[in-house]
Parts: sequence; C-alpha cells; structure tokens
Amino acid sequence: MSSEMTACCTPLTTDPLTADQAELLSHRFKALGDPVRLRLLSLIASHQGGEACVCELTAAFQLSGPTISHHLRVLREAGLIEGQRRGTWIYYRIVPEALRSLSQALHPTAVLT
Amino acid sequence: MSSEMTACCTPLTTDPLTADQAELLSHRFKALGDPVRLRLLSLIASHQGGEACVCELTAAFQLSGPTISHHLRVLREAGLIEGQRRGTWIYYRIVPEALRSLSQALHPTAVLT
DNA sequence: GCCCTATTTTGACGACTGTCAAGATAGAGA
DNA sequence: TCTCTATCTTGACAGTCGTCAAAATAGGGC
Repeated sequence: MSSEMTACCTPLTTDPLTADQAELLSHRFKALGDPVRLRLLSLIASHQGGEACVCELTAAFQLSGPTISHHLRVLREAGLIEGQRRGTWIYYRIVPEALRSLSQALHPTAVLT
Repeated sequence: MSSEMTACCTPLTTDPLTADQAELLSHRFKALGDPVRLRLLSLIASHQGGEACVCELTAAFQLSGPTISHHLRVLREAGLIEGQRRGTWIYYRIVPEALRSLSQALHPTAVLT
C-alpha cells in the first residue's frame, strides 16, 4: 500500500494523524499488543543470525503449534516479520524498517515547542 | 509498579523479553492499537501548549462522549496520558517518558551483530 | 508413490473490546 | 440551593481475539 510512505516517518507528536495514517499505524501497534507476540518478535530479533525457525519459537512457549502459527501470521500481516522456507523448516526474521517507523512515530520530539 | 524500570530501556531486539516485561509493554502497545486512540494521542501531543480539553477532543470525532471518555481512560491507565481538572474542564497531556520508553523498546539496533 | 515431520488452515468457544444510551458526578454561576 | 454544562460510569450488545483440536498442505527421504 502506498500510504506507507506518508505514515512512516513523522512523529505523531508533531502533527495530528490523519484517519488513514492512524489506521495503518494502529494495525501495527495492535500486532504488538499481545505479550506472546512481543516475546516472539523479541526472540526472533535477538536470535543468533537474526532469524529463528518456528520449531524453536514453539518450544519457547507452553502453547499449541496452531496458536504460535496464528501469532506469527498476525506479525507477518502487520509487516513486522518475514518468513522464508528452507527445506523442512520456515525461518522468520524481523523487518527492521517497520520497527524503525514505529519507533520514530513515538519519538516525543518537540512536545513543548 | 517497580518492573517499569527494568522494561523501559532495553530494546527488545537485543535480548529476549521476559514474560513480565512483555506483559507491561504489551499493555501499552495494546492501548495504541486503536485508530481513535492514536489520533487522540496525536491530537493531545500536537495541540498548542501540549494539552487539550476533552471537549476539543470529542469535537474532533463523530463518536459519543462516553466513547471518547472510554478511550481516554485506556490511554490514561496505560500511563500514556495524564488528566488535570481546571475549573469545568479536564485537560489531558501526554507522558513523554512513556512514549520514549516505547520508542526505545522498538529501536532496531544491532540486529545483525 | 508412500510415510514422516513441520507448519498452516479451519472451526469452535469463551473472553475481551468498541460503541451507545441512560444515569451519575462534579464544578460554576445565579 | 438550584440549575447548567462537562465529564465519567454503568449496562447492554454486536464484533473481534486468543486458544485449542482436528484436518489440510508441503517438503524430505525411503
């Protein structure tokens, strides 16, 4: 979607968000609004080589495989991670640009003029 | 809560989050996971003087007063905004430290060693 | 082709969420 | 004290979400 460029870089503290920008950003923040998904993201990002396979991620939680798969899908559809199949296993890695855009959106710059 | 210090400053990309840290962070990100709340936060932060009264915020949406009040409560209980009564009106302003801690948590530093 | 493992999809269920109308609370001013 | 306005709380309802079991898909190796 092309509105990604317009919503990615301006801190939301400097100008009021448009409804479209808010829709895009909230979709991503909603994906981060679950403790399991945050830990998945953190596990993937901090894993050796910057990627982790689903089997390793599933083993880190006391949750069923389908549940982990569901959370990975939410993160993937929010553009926060990407999956790549290599042989039998699927490896996930984060999309740094997505995290960076969210980080910048929250940057509390120039709040008091 | 005292775990706020431990969860506030380390990017989640460098070390795996603990369950407690993920719980705290996800609570805040969940509060950001709604377009109305994002726009409220943005309106408050970018408003002249860094604060806005509920009446101004309510006027910016085609939503009932109780609904806006509900969203402000979610943002308030997540520690992202603070309200202060002055006479008849209640003014909200953002809590910069909260936004900063979230921004830092997402900082995609040193993902590839 | 057939089986085995890894991962996703589907379907179901209880819990939570966003919204509104109606009622409650709290100052301001007469 | 009474009334008016601003804001919050309560209760209700439809819609979404997190979870699991069961079934489906996809490679790899025999």
